[in-house]
Amino acid sequence: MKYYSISEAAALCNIPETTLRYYDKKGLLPLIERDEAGRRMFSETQMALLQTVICLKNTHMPISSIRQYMAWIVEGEATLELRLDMMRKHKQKVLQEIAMLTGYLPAIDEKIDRYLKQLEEKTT
Amino acid sequence: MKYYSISEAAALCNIPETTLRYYDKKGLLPLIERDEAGRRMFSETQMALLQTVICLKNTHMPISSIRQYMAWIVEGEATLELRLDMMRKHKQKVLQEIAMLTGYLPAIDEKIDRYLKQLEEKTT
DNA sequence: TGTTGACTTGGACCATGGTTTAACCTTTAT
DNA sequence: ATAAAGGTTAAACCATGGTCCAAGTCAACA
Repeated sequence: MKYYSISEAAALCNIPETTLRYYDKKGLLPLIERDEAGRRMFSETQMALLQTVICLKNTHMPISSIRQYMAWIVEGEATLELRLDMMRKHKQKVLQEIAMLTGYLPAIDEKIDRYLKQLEEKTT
Repeated sequence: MKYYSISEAAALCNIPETTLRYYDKKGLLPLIERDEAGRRMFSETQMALLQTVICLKNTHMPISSIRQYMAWIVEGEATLELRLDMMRKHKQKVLQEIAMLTGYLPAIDEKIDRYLKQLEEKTT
């Protein structure tokens, strides 16, 4: 089984090493293995979990919730419903955020169009 | 011309008064008028500008950039191109954000589906 | 007249999400 | 043996976006 060092993991995920250590400290990377020298070893499984962390972080889930989610994963089957519920709620949040951003696009376009017109008038 | 007090403005925009004062302090509400007692008076024009501030803030433009944009508005015609450029870039940012969030939806759906299946298996 | 309610201020405080620092520990290559 | 490369830690520091507090002003009403 291949293991990645923290620098390899960081490079693969395109994220600073310091951030990975910070996530570990915050409990976002449970069950992370260490070698004899105490260095973090990222297994393929860990890399997959890390991808999940990054997905949740990029979709603006707070660190504290990501920690809770990862803790539930470690707990196993008993927390399936909790995780399902959390993901469903999170999906709704993401959809709402997309809707909000999309909803503002016309207002932004309006300003762009107005400035274009005004610039045109200025030069004519 | 109708003027709104800070509490009315706050209520209309559904935003705390403290945040409005904070925005003013940060230079996001230029040209705001005051009555004899020093109280802020929001004209219809100010309310429209405030809507713009809220639009930009909700679409994640940093306070410092919003301040720059508002300062350009005050400067007038000479800054039309700068404002146009800023809005175009901002629109691209918003589109990218929408794309990123949308791009993560399948990963979230996958988790939801997986949990649903696992729960089904558990009860069968 | 006094007190109530809405407003003002500067500055302290807070939460979030990292980033930096300083001192230290292992391998490995020279 | 020693230095460079890559890793460790706790704790301090930072930026962002507010939020809260104490002390004061002002207008109106009992």
